[in-house]
Amino acid sequence: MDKLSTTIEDYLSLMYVLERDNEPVVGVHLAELLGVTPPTVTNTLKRMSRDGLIVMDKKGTRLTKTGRESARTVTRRHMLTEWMMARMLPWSKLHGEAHNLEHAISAEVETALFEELGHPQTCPHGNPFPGCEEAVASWIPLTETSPNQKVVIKRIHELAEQNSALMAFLEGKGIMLNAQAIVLEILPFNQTVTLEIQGQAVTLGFASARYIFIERLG
Amino acid sequence: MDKLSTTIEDYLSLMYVLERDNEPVVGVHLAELLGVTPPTVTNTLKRMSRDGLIVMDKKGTRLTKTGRESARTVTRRHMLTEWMMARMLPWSKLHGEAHNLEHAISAEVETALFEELGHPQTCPHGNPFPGCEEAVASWIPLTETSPNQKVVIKRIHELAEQNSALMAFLEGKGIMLNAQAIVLEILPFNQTVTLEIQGQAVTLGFASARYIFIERLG
DNA sequence: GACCGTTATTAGTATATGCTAATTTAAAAA
DNA sequence: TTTTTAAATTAGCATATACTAATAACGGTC
Repeated sequence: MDKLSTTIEDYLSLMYVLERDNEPVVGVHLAELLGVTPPTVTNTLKRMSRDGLIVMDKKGTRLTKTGRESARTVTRRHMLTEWMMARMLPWSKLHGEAHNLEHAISAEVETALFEELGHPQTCPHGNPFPGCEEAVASWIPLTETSPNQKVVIKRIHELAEQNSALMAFLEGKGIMLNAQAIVLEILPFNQTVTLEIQGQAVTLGFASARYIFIERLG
Repeated sequence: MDKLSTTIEDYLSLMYVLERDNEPVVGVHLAELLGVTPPTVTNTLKRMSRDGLIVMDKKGTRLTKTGRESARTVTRRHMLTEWMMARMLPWSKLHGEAHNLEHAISAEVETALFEELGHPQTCPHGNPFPGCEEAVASWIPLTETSPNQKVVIKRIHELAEQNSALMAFLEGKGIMLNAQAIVLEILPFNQTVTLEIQGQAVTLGFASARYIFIERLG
């Protein structure tokens, strides 16, 4: 099979994350996340269907075996590229840069990186490499903790990673992997969670907090 | 100005090398080197002309100031990417991989790499970074040496780099940067140069030898 | 069952990139 | 100068990707 285009690879890796999390694949949703219009999505999904990467029927839109295989490859390359850049760029910028580079990583470079990096199980944001989902299974979203809970930040979900303004904000506040924090209050009616981190109070909307996973401490 | 496509960047960096070496820009020649047909080249050059990257007139086809600026950037990113990969890949494969990755390197990564690598003046094949041409000016092509001359390999020209079969051959024979060799014979009528390198005789055609630059020893 | 809001799809258009076949232009040789 | 060869271009076509505007389908609610 021919090399997939960056467009197709973007669709694949997004659908891979959605499926992994048991989220339905909704066209409008894809359109938003990919920054294109819905008709473009229809169009592209048709081509992907034609090419055997996905199936579209009454049960919804899903990756085929082939499609999932390609999606896992792109995802791996994305994560390896993030690690490759981790030495030289600020954490909040890794995703964006890797997003451009991932499509140009060959099988050979992928293998070399995987070795050089010592077989990582997660990306620099704590998201699991395909096949390593158990490694992150015990971490829970910030929205599901309780006040006074001491926590350690373990993971920023892929869907939040894409939001570079949010990532820069989190980095600025010290909300990065393995940082410790205390949950001060959770206000469901207000859709906010407030943390104390680095001696400072930070309030996050549920929309963001849902994508921040933690481990309980003590 | 919008981000240039990888296609355009490929044309630019090739034209940059040709101009640097005072080679005329000939469409058919571009077509061969880029692996496309001549009509495609005509077509693409027209768009580049429209977009102010090149000028085409009786005096030939040349880069504009803008075009040259972009070309230098692509070239720098290519070379930095080669160095980035140099730790993990065989020397003869650096060019090919970097050729894919170079288009996805941002200004920020470019700067970070340049710092991290300690401001290199040449790529891993000895070709000069844009602006560092003097650093390689004294090296001469293998075709212009004489028998019994002791030499040090200093540079494999960009146009040879693209030939991956040749690069693998050179690497296999030990014809790599800073390797020492002795010129055994030069047969212009036969268009060959024979070297002794690593105790072994290797015969190169002029077509290849022209692109291998050396420094005289002793 | 009719209506509303969301989602999906069609229709029509545009651009970049590439191809083949045919033609034109220009350069070199006779 | 005419002929021959090489290089460039035109014409016509195809595909992937994207857009806007308009329409259809679907999922619930009243």
